[in-house]
Amino acid sequence: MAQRKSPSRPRSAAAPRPRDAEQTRAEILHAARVLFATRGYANAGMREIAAAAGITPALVVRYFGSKRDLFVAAIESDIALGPFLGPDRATVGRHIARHFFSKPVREVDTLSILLHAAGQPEVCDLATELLATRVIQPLARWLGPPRAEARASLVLAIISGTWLFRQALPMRAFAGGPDTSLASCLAAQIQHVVDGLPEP
Amino acid sequence: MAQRKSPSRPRSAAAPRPRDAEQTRAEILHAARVLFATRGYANAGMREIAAAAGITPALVVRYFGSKRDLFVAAIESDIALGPFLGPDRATVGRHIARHFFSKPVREVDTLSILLHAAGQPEVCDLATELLATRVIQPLARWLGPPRAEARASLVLAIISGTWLFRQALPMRAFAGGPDTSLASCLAAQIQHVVDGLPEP
DNA sequence: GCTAGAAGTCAACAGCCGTTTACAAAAAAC
DNA sequence: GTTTTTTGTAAACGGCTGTTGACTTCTAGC
Repeated sequence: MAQRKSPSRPRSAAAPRPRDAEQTRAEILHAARVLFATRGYANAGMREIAAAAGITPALVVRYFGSKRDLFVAAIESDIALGPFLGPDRATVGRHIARHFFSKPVREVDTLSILLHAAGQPEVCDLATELLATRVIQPLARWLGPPRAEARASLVLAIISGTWLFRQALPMRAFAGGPDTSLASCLAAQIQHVVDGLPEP
Repeated sequence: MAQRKSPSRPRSAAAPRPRDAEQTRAEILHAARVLFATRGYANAGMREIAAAAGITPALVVRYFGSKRDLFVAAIESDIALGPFLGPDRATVGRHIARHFFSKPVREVDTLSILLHAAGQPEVCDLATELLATRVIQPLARWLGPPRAEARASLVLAIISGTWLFRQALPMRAFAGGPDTSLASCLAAQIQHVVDGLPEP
């Protein structure tokens, strides 16, 4: 019953983590992305991230320097809006809406990490810059005139508002799947912006 | 030069706050609303709120019990969407958009307080409940069929997404006034939902 | 086998947080 | 004029945070 502690090698139960720096670094990064995306920057503690990666908080700072630098590393992967920016403009609204409402509520993606940085003074400037250059600009280029940037901003606002009530401030009305009335309304709404709004 | 400290009444400089419980309570509440709306629940500290009200953190606790109770008191005032829910459905989109982009970026209103509670585990359930009962439900009733609740939710999502990039994650594209291209796009967008979306 | 260095743990630091307790002063009641 | 109640301050508490330095333990090179 009592755990035997042999003097030479105490690897009786719970094998003592093979020492692989590269994999450990990857596990820290994965844990950080999960927690930053689900709990937000402020509410994801270093101890919690370290525990999720199966190591010690001190090791997290040895690998990444500081919590802010860890956040920078966590958002450095690309935001995948490539699949939506294809040639089929007529159905892109439906595709985005389906993608959005198909995935589980607590999905881990870079967009969630960025939006969850709202109001955190240490990192929200990083998030805004990344959203502007990696989301708004390509989207505006794909949408084209008239008023490309305004329409791209509005698409992002619609998606982010939906994200807000689905992930961060979870409301029952937004919790459903891709076949709900809300999802189809979102699809029509995005499509309307993509098609070009009527002139005022 | 040295401050005289007369034994009977030391009110030489900086008159020692007249003791008015009602006004002090109101000042605490005002400071709390300002800071909850601008910095969010987590980033607005009790010491900061107390300093803004010109008193001591201990007094805040004596008046409101705890930080969470102070938050509850801060969101208890009504959310003013009455002005928009009049009979003129044809221009409501423009009115909401104008109202939204006319006010300064760091406006103090209950909607900002509620949205800034996103991701704060202690208070986000309060915010979601209030948004559901005080915003979505009346809005859905005003919009009417078809798909009233979905359309109301979408209006809130659009407005909140815009708020997100104007207040909490401030992006340059959303910082302008009511005459920008983005504002007119937002107006058209909201109007489109109010008018009723095309069936899928 | 021995040793240098990498990989990881441990305990502590300083700083902030919300909250509490003990106490001072002003106003009100008697 | 004295006592009691209200209004406010001062200082500390325990707990949490990101971060640090000293210390082990494993592994690779000779």
